[in-house]
Amino acid sequence: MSDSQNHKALAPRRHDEILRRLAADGSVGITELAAFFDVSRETIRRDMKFLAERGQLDLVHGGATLFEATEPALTLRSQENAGGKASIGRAAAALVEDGMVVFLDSGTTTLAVAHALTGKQNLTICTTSLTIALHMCRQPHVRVHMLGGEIDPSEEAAVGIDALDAISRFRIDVAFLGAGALSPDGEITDFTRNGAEQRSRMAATAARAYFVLDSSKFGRLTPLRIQRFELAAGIIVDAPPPAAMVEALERKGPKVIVGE
Amino acid sequence: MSDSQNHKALAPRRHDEILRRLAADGSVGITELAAFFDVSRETIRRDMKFLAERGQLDLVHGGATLFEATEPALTLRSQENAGGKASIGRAAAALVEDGMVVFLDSGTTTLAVAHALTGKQNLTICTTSLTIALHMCRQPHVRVHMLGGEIDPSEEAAVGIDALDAISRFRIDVAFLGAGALSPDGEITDFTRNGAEQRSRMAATAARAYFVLDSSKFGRLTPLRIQRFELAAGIIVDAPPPAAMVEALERKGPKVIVGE
DNA sequence: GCCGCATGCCACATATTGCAACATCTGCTT
DNA sequence: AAGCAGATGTTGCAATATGTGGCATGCGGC
Repeated sequence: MSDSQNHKALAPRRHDEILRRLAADGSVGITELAAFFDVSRETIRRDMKFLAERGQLDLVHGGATLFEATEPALTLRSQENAGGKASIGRAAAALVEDGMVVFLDSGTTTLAVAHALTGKQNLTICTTSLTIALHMCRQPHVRVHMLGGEIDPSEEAAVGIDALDAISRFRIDVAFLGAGALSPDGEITDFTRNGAEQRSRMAATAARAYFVLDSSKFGRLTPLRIQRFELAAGIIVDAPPPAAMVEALERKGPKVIVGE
Repeated sequence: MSDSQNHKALAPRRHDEILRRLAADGSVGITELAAFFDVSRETIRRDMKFLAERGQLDLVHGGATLFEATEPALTLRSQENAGGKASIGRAAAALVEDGMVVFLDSGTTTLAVAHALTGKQNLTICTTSLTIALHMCRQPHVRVHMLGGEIDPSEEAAVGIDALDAISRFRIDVAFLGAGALSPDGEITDFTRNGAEQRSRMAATAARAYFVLDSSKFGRLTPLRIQRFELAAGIIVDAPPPAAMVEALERKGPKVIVGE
């Protein structure tokens, strides 16, 4: 406020401060900012409109919030594209026979696989996901092994060195793994170092490994390549990916299985 | 958590906070939220109605609960003697300071302890219980380690050799352990071999260990004595056990703490 | 002087909120 | 089982806050 009458570029100053407050608090109010800058509310509204058009914030009644502020909670994510996930689940379940040892990765798509496994007899389930463990241990004729470790709150699953360590003790018949994306050149990639490492090991360890990917993940780019993903038996999807991706992937090894 | 005071929160901010609390606690109360945001209860009701129409929560009398696409986890309110367990939880939480490493055994009474720990800062929670891990990993400022192993469906918790093995890797400040019974002659006993062994190790390993026992377990007889239970710092109960039991127990070492 | 632009002011439309009155529900006592 | 007290849900309405568009003003640059 000491810099009052510098008439040059007042608007950018306000824009900066608005974005700064937004980053700090998650939301800002119009009246509050108008008082702070000692300008009319219309002016702040025009500032916000300008910033909103550039995608830097979301307008809401009374102010603005961070653009794409919060990742939806896990319970909500599982409801997105529920139909597609269910079809992936059914296709995955068809690959499982009574008595097998099955690894289920964390993620909402693998949770759909878990649901689709209802009715199989005598399975042994191995998982890092708290939600999957809880669900499967309530099923009859299923033995569940929870791989321990530090819990990642955003996944509600075990990650880290303990989980990596535990994986190597098991002999897995079939593994269903999540992933961050199927890249345009037919590689399977992930968001985090730990996740990529864990999935890499499973792909190499399990007798057969499948990545489950819903169609929202086609062509996206995430930072980490999952090493040795080409050892996987296939990927299971809810809709056919672009032909170029299919060709690039299958040339490396994994087959594409389209649910339903 | 730091926000809320100076200005009334924008509607989306309230929505976020409502969903956040819902994910963390499983349910939220209207009056409680109205006080937190300093708005009328009608406003909160309108917020909840909006969220309910979008399928993000379930309205119930007095508040809202998680939208249940799947079966409900075993919740506190569905259990008997909820009041007694809550008082045990409060007494246990009073023994926990910010920053501690806390072990929580499986069981509904220890789940009550977990609920009572809400608000502590910087805890590290170590548990074998899927439900407790899921609940605690939704709390801010809490790190959760899940001890892996085979899942016992009736406990919804890890048991067996892997869990036993994992216990020894941790340095625990305070452990809260369940048990099957407090026998008439002041011994703490259990139902299963695995459970007794696990609790025995924890009692010996943790800097301080407490058994949490609601009054329905006084004077019962279960088959397995928990070895070295007398190394525990105490037992936490919701009502005073018969004087003879208290005397017999305290002569061996553990103190009796009555909640509330 | 004239133009462009940011700003403020006004009038009116819309949205949000709180209040009050009344209907229900819940838990507890009798 | 009945009934009561307190808490909670519902609804209509009024007050206030906010959004929108038009227009005037002032300032700096040409």
